[in-house]
Amino acid sequence: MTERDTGRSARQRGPAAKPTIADVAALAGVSVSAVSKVVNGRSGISAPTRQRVLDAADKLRWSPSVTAVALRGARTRAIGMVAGRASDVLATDPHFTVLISGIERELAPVDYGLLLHIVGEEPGAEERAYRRLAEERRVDGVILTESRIGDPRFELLRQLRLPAVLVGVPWQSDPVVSVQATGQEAGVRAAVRHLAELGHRRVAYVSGPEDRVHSVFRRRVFESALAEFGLRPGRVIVSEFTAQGAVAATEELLAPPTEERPTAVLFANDTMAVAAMNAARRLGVEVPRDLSVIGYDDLPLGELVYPRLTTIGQDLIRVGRAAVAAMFRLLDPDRAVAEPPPLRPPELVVRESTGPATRP
Amino acid sequence: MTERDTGRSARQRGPAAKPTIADVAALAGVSVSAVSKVVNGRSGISAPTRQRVLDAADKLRWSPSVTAVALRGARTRAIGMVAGRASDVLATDPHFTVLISGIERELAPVDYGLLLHIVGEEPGAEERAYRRLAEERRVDGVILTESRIGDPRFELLRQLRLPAVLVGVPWQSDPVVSVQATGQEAGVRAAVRHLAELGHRRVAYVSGPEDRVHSVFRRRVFESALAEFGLRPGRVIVSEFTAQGAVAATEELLAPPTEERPTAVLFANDTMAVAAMNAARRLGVEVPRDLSVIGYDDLPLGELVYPRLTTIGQDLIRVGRAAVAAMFRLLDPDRAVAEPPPLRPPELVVRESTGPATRP
DNA sequence: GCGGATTAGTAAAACGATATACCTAGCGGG
DNA sequence: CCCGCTAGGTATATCGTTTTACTAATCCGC
Repeated sequence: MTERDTGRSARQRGPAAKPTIADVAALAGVSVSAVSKVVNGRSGISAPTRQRVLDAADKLRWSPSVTAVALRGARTRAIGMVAGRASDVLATDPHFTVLISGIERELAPVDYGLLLHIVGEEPGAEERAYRRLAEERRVDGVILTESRIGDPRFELLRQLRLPAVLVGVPWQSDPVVSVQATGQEAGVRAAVRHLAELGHRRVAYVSGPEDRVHSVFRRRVFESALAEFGLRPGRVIVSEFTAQGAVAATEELLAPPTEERPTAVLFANDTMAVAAMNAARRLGVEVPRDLSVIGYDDLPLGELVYPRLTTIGQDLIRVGRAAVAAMFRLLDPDRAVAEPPPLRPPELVVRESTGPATRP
Repeated sequence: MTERDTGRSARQRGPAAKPTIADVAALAGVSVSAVSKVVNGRSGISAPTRQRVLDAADKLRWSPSVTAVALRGARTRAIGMVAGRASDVLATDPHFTVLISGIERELAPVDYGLLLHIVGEEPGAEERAYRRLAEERRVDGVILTESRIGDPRFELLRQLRLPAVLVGVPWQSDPVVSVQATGQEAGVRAAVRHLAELGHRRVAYVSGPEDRVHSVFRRRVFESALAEFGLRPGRVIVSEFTAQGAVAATEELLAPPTEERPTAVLFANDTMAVAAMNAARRLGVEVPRDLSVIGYDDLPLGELVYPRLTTIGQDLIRVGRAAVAAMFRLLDPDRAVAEPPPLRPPELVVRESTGPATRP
């Protein structure tokens, strides 16, 4: 008796109401479970029936309710991202935004959403956010950035059984799927080489906070590259990822005695480098004549400033896209997702903020 | 028979499973419905019972499953935002990011999430995104930006019964709750006045696309302010909100004959203004000596460039927060949310990119 | 031509909450 | 003494899916 009334036809509800699986089943003249099997690709439905169901779904413009599916414990069609930074830092550094753009670019075509949680830096806030995300099944997985040394998030996420993809350099033992170009060291190494070739002998590095894995990683690369290209060990200043931090670091580096000033400085990101160029100019130090400056990230900002910024470029948009691809593979290992092209290692983009050393 | 087994106690499921309302009910020795009444503040539960339930919920660290509640048709504890821009534009202009930071600042403390959908500019993409959001009850409401002339989104959202808050200037008849400072015209007016006082006589305006309500609004203010301060009508160039657009506009404005060049230009946003300063410099025009430049938004970027940017500041963080406050009032008119302090009108922030006119 | 394995499909029980309808005890009024 | 009302609950249908268990029909080998 397939024509039996399902007891809940569309006309009994508001006209704007979304059609349900029952409506589709009624129209196709099959049971609700048959429809479910069809849309989930389960076996046990003949080709003609399958086609009838598909047609009916199409005609009613029906798609399964994400909420109901989520309640059942299956996919929520959303990916989470928790940023554990004060929100104003986020606003200043476009790094995140670019990454998010890349992520969205991959998410949008398949109708996935990005659930963003910006929590402050208070201890426990981040953990709470992940717990909620997991317990409430709001997302299928999370994308993390900026692995910290001894990062507790991975263990937490494992406990919560929340699939996670890390963007960037993982800590030695982080048990996590991570997305990054091979040859991460290429960028900083090329930068040091570039400076060495320009005749610079005193090169400094302004690093980010040293609890970040990538801060430490890049610093190490910096130090070994100096040695490799025959330069003396350079000064390293650890700073916050802020313009203020960069300004303070610059002032420290440019303080007398003049002959100990570095002639070139690498910064942990573009925002810092740009802020530093300004600070230098205010101190009467001209870039690149008196000081060469190199940033990291190759954000659009670098093209907008004067002099245009020489920087180490990584294709953050592509990194974001790769992260999503990795997430999808993690969520559904069977469905063969097209393997994305490998990420290109970071490379030096030479613009105007570096020039020949004018002092020994 | 309150001790009756609920048939689904915690120990029967995985140890990491979230407790359900049934677990709480069992622990408190009441029915499931009693717990529901307590957490939803309905009447019919005595004070001692209520306390027992609250204690039990606390002990089990239980909170209602958002998914289940959403399926029932109540709150989802998430706000949506659909950005109908190509994702790379989003990445370049931090305007959105700052706004989102403000929104999150208000959302995070009450455990609301922000569901971001960045869709391309193809026609219909945005509409589809809103439909999905509404049909699938993924969000309680949406925050919109950049009202367009004859904007179809508001009618759509009304049909979908999706509460909406608009950030910025609404079109005359847009039936929507909007958040903006009173006295929007103050910014551009102050900028023109500032330039007039510096002796500028030929002032140009580089506007954004004219389908945006705020583009047209600001342009009108610009034109009437010129008249008000005794200046001749100035050239207006309509451009995309991109660095490239700004560069092209600048080249057009600075083209010979030299004596017709404007001595000051206002831009629709900071990114454009900064790009323009660079373009001018490449043409041998020095800012502010030969050309004064004013931006709009007062993004952190303005402090980082040289010369530091004079701009029209609006507190986007606060605007974002106000939008969320308005949304909460819309969702729950009864619960008296503390009325936020009124938004301050945009005001001129004078830095280094404006100076006295050196040509008549 | 018959038993056992497939195939194609259905009915019904979850998932976790909320709301409606119902129940019971106690109390006051006529 | 009985009726009706209220306070304080409880049982159950519902939201829209997926999944498990089940049934009916067909096919295959012997």
